[in-house]
Amino acid sequence: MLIDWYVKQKISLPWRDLNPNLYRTWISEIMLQQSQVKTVIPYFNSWFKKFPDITSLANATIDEVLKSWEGLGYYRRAHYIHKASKLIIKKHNGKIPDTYVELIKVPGIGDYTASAILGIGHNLPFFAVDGNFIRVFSRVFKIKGSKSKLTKQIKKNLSQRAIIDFASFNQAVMDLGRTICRPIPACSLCPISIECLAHKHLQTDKYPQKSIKKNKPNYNVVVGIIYKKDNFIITQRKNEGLLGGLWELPGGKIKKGETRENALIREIREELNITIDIKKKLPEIRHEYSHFKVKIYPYICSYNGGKVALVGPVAWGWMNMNEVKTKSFPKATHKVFNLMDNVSL
DNA sequence: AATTCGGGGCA
DNA sequence: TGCCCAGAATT
Repeated sequence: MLIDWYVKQKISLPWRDLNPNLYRTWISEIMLQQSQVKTVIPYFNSWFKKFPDITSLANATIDEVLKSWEGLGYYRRAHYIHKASKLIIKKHNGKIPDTYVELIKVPGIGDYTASAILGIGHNLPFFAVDGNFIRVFSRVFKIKGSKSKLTKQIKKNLSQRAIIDFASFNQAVMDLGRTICRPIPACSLCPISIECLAHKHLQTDKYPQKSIKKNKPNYNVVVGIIYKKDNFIITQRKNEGLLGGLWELPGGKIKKGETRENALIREIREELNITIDIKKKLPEIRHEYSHFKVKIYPYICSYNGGKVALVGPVAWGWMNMNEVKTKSFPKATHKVFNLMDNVSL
């Protein structure tokens, strides 16, 4: 029933039907971590023009890898994928491991991705329990609990089933979760509604149990577009942490009781050890990250004096708007750049 | 077990 | 606007 439904409705996906190989499976699974299919498709397709195989990926610089990842988010994944490619070349002769024990050691590969590579890529008896699995089977089995508990329970319950084609089963559940067993489900279209306990008891809205979410703090940030002639200053973030390795405009949080202008002058002095003159205020930008929000106040400035000495950023440089496409920037910085089209000093 | 990691699709 | 996405690593 589920497999029949899957075969019938199965849609074409780039990692699904075009020369499937383990490199493609691996890249797709990393990109798809917390990113929707529709979002990933263009990134996946252009990825292989730059990095057609693991060797080309391992030989690339992290800046090139980040450029291909720009806009996809969770940039840690790009760092891991790059590290992993080097590890696979060195330790595994360029061949992606085919055991759970080895896969789980690869940077960026956790229980889900290891299971997906084995269960989908190798058609071995592994359940790739992702968000779709959790939603579908927390309803089918009518079970509650933490994500790790649900994962264990789902694997245990499913292990008693006679499944032949794990590759199809795993993808079938994901398709079902994505198209029918959505947060608000379309049970009338569901091929397995007859065996779904939550549906039977009219309680699909209670499963999976919603987690309590914290509200996001709001930060006020100033950034400077600091010109000297036609070029302005950009800085690079350290590889670890938020937006690791990306470039941005220098600036920082406004302190309590501080004016925006003073905050910007202070931040630029602290970060770059230079002095600036503030020339023009640009419209405020709002941006939302996974765990906080920011209001960004951009200012056109001019370089006044001082020799750059970095505290915080790991690199800096002068650039003009035409060179923006040569480096990777967070979405919020691109929003500021978009304001610049009609601005001249 | 909880937190930290982006950005966007979709109702 | 809120929810959630083919989660992993760290705390």
